[in-house]
Amino acid sequence: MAKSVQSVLRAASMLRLMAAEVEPVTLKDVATGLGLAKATAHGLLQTLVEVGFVRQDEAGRYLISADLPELHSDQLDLNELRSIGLNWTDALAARTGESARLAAFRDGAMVVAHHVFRSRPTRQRLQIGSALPVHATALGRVLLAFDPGAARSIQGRELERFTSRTITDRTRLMAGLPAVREQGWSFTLGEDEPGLAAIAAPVRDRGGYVIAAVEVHGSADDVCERRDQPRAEHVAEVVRAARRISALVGREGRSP
Amino acid sequence: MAKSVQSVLRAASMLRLMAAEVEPVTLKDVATGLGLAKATAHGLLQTLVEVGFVRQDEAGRYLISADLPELHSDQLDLNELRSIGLNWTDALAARTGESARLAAFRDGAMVVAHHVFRSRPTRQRLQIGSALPVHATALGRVLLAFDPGAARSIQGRELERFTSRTITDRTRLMAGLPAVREQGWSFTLGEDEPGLAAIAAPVRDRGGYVIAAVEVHGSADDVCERRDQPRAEHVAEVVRAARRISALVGREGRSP
DNA sequence: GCCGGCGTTCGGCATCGCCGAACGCCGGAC
DNA sequence: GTCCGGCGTTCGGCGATGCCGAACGCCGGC
Repeated sequence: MAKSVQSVLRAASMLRLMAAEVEPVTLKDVATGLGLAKATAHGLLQTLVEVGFVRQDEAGRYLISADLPELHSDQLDLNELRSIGLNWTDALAARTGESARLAAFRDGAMVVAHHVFRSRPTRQRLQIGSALPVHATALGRVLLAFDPGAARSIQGRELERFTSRTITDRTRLMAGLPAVREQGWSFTLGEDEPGLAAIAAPVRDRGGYVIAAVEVHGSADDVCERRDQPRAEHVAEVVRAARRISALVGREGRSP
Repeated sequence: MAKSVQSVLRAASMLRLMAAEVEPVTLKDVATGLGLAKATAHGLLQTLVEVGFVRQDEAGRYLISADLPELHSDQLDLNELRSIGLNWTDALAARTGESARLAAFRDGAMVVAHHVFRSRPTRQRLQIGSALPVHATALGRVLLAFDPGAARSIQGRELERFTSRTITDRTRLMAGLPAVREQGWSFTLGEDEPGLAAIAAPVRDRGGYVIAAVEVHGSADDVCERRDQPRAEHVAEVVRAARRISALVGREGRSP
């Protein structure tokens, strides 16, 4: 296959990110959302402004100039996402011996697209199609770090406490996100269920837009190597599975 | 002003070129329309296919995937074009001592956006808003060379003869267009009016899309230095004016 | 059957995109 | 009122990416 033009992929992903938002987005939202330097995002955004696809409000934030239906219809539905990601999610579960999930942010909630569970006596049930709390899961941390819609979904809302370890203070929750962006994965322990540890990583489109997250989870004894630290080989497997799924996104020819 | 990203400008201009066509366009149309190598146009088009903005039919031609209203509304109307181009068109007339015109292809016809005429006893009248024949003018040659819509407008049509020098054979007309693309200007002599010579050059947007053409015209004695050859300094002035007008396109902030 | 034109691919080169650093502005905190 | 941190913007250096010439394979017309 011929090589794609990276700048155009990125510009399209910026449009997609902005199309997913009702409110104007900041330069920072776009840069962090696509994993780009501010200057890079700025250059691309200014070009999109110049060609009329995007405009900038008087506060310096960006919003899409016109409704581009193609950007909305282009969004993978959960079944497409599941079919793209199920092999690697299954493989991830097999290689780590833990349960695995693939989830995306849709219509104001994080929803499970695929779930592989292992024959372990932890409290498990098939969750495909279910919504999960973004503030109390590793998957949710990833989406909060990269998806401005996810971040907005918890604004002005009381964060529900599931365990004694659930972070319900928004400032404290947000304070951990730069580290997630930096290292490219997130880790939670006992926040949605006592004794449950999880590691998640972002799934991106060709332009860098985070369209989903994939994770493994299991009991703390299995997922952690030292207290409060995830096993390095599990982290590597999650990041690898996320990259593999990302590589498949946008590869199949889109149906007309 | 910050630098723009050339690839994104080009991609947007490709969309704009395709939005102006009802029929699918060929790779060649896009490449010649934007003045790019085939391989370059191919890479950008494949990326646009990948992000879903363009699709390719089974014959290998390209068409826009979805109606993007922004691309249509973005087209400069003739008044905007006139206000952008009038200073340089006036200056062109002054520097060459000839009449000058700025024209664009709109709704199936080439229309004059601005006209500066000199106090010469040739048959002149203000033509702003008038349609001109694309096959018999230097302006028209430019648009035929670069705008697939202009080329399509004369397909299946009898070309009107204005003088004994008017080219009415479409194959012969088209045969001269590669030279126009190569040298970046066109020249006609006595095709729309006896004894009238004209030199025209393309006005492009930042992505390379030809949105208009600018020309000087006058009697053959004044515009030609040798029989059937335009004066080199007039050619240079026209090309320069076209570049200057091009540089202004897309510079002013677009109104929301 | 042949040939020309088109879409596609490849690889080398240098231009352009990328991004770190710095700047200026602005709003919030004190 | 002042100070400071965060944001959008700009600049310039570097190397990665985009660009394009050349070549290829396919297909349709003669």
